[in-house]
Amino acid sequence: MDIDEVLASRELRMTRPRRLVWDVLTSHHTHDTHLSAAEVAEHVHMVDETVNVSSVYRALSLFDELGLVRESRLGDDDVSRWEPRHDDDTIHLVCESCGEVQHHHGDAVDRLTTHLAGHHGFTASSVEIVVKGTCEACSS
Amino acid sequence: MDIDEVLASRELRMTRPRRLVWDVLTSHHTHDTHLSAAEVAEHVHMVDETVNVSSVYRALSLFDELGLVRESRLGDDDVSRWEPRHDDDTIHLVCESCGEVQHHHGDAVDRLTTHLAGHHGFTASSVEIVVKGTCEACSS
DNA sequence: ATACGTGCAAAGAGTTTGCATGTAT
DNA sequence: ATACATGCAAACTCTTTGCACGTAT
Repeated sequence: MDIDEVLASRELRMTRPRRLVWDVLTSHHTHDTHLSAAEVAEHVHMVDETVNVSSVYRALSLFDELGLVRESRLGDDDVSRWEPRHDDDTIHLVCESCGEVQHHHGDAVDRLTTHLAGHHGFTASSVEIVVKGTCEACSS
Repeated sequence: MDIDEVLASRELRMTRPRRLVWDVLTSHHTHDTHLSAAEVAEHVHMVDETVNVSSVYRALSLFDELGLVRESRLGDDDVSRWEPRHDDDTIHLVCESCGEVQHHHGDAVDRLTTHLAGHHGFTASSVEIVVKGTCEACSS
């Protein structure tokens, strides 16, 4: 189900600001980066300067409610950063030296949620893991 | 080494705002809760109304630099919450039903950092894990 | 005595909102 | 046609900062 269908199924409208915000998030230029709302707006403005920042915020927040994007706080700034949501939740590895953010796919999340459910009666609905440190390239 | 010694060892001064902020964080009333700066200020004001909010922020931020406290973003608000730092980093389990925050001590963090170091050359300096879901009490 | 820390008020950043206008359905 | 969404500007929240005064050492 693509975004048009998701919106249509909820009787929400596909508008130019929403389309442009989605395009930015999923484009190969910005893919695998984690953009702040301001950065998304910047990219959107390359295509259409008339789109207002508040519409960018509203689109991101809508996409979040629809489960289409994931919001994370990485880095030392307290700025939300956004990425299209993938099927498997991943761990963010933030290199404090070069600033790069890697995705780590592993069984850590599954193991943790299983353990919490089994031993502590805690039913996890979301897990957010941010590891800060030094990436391989920066250590050598 | 208590807080007076930590401050003294860095030639920092123990002042009334700093003492009151620390007392709030470590008091048994507020212990195991995760207070926002505003809430810390509220508690401080019960004892001394003249302490300014900016001094609360400055104290929290100083304690953070000194490694005395841990800052986390829990909940849906984007507000920093503070707790005295324990020796072992713990996982935060946030119940979306009752709002309670539990600490989970386990080997998940160690296992993860070991795995990342061994298989991905990523040297972790800090790990932040927030699990949202439903606690045992709220599931039954 | 002298830095260091504070209170105060103002600024700053990021985000949200009220309202009239525009537009996707 | 008619809700829904937008642009705009203003408001809001949380946090930081400049400065003169206070105070722990």
